[in-house]
Amino acid sequence: MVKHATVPFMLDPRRLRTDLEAVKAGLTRRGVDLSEIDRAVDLEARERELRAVVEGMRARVRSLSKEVGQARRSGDLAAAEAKADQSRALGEEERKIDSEVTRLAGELRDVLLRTPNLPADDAPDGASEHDNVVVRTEGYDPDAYGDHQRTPHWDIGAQLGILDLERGAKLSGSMFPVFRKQGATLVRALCQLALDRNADAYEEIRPPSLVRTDTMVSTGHLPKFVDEGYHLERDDLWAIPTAEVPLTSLARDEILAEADLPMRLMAYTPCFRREAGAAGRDTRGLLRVHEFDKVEILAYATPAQAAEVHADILARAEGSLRALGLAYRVVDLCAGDLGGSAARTFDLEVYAPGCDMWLEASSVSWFSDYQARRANIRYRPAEGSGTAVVHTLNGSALAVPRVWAAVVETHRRPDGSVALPEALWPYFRGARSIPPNSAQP
RNA sequence: GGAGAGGUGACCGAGUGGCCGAAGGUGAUCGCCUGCUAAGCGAUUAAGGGGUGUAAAGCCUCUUCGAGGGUUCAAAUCCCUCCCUCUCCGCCA
Repeated sequence: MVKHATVPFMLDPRRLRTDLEAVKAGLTRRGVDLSEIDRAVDLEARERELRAVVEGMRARVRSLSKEVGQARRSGDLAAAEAKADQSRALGEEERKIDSEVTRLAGELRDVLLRTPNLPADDAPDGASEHDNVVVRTEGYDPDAYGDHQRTPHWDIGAQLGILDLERGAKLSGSMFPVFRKQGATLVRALCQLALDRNADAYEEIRPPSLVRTDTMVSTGHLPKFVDEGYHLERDDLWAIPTAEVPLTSLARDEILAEADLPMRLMAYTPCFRREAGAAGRDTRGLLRVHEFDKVEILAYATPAQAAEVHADILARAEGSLRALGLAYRVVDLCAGDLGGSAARTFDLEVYAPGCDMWLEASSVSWFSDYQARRANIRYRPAEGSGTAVVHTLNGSALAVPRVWAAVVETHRRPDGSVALPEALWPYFRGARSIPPNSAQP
């Protein structure tokens, strides 16, 4: 008898029946091909129809089996044998239809697993990053930067001996930076700052950096981004691309109490990304690296709480950049540029005057119930009965490399030294700047 | 890594082929009773899918006793694989 495991859908398959127009409208805004959805609708209907048939047969098999037992206990072996034969025949037929149901369910799952989340109604329209909307810009005055601030961080890093890209390449290949001296301290200080700033509301977690395949699936990083992930063949483990992965799975298959929501978590972890499609593009210095440190903040919330939590995470991510004296802008991602799991995302782009670029430093996303449905995270509403799927939200409180770059470029002084923003002083053992001429061979 | 023992409902724990979605207990909720408290009595107490129902309730039905697969008319119970926990040994930051 084949069992039907609950499959991790993202879109509620019921919406294919009850809310198809909205599903199609949302996916159209993303620029997704709708033929797959039509197929899913068809698969869902056929599967449900056949499943009813199978379940009816199975009910009959079960009751016949019970009758076999009763007949044997009462000593009527002939009747028992007859019932057993009947049940066996029906069971064989049931198995045939059931394998068809299993096949349909698998196909449906494949389609839905690859279908992205619906964009939020208030996410801007648009097809690509060019249609993203800059909501506001903070602390940016293009005329306020001096010549001394126009040195890119890879040059500063080499001059001061705080960033050693060559040796990083020797150890691990390109895009694996080595930080040295105050450069290394700065990495740690930035993370410590982010953790300290958010400890008032977020529980600190130190999760594993290697996770199982199903953990990657529940956040939507697999199967779509197989090529982006570092995979340890021998143990079948994946190096996390972000702490979002373990933090989202922390409550996997659990039912939370509404009183515990929103549940706010943060974690400082290394992040590993193969950046397979990005070879040669914006990869100088720390613009794009394979391994970096990041403090991620994440929350499980009720649908009603989600908007407020989203705003809180955004405000916190902004707060850290402001505390570091950096210029940044907030970008509202359009429907066509949204990540597959997200319903609404604000990117924080920090201005790096040395390379004169806006660097994506944080992505603050609301996933509605997409991830939670895949990860099977529910809550029990205080009012009423049953369970409901939670909403997940997250954002980088601080991602090191690009912020590191923006800090050293923004705070570079005419003599080549780098002034440390006051917020970092507690983490630098009394130092208030990174001195010039400190390069080592 | 080696040897052994286990994984059952919110928790503890019984259950070696049918009468078991699962005894008993604890906890929780509701009610009764007791002038307070303690005790006592009774009832309820998993999740999910499908169907029926205007809806709620209810009713029918399927799935789930760590996960997956197998044997059987019938599996919590038998077999296989995997995961996890505990004990002992080994190794080790």
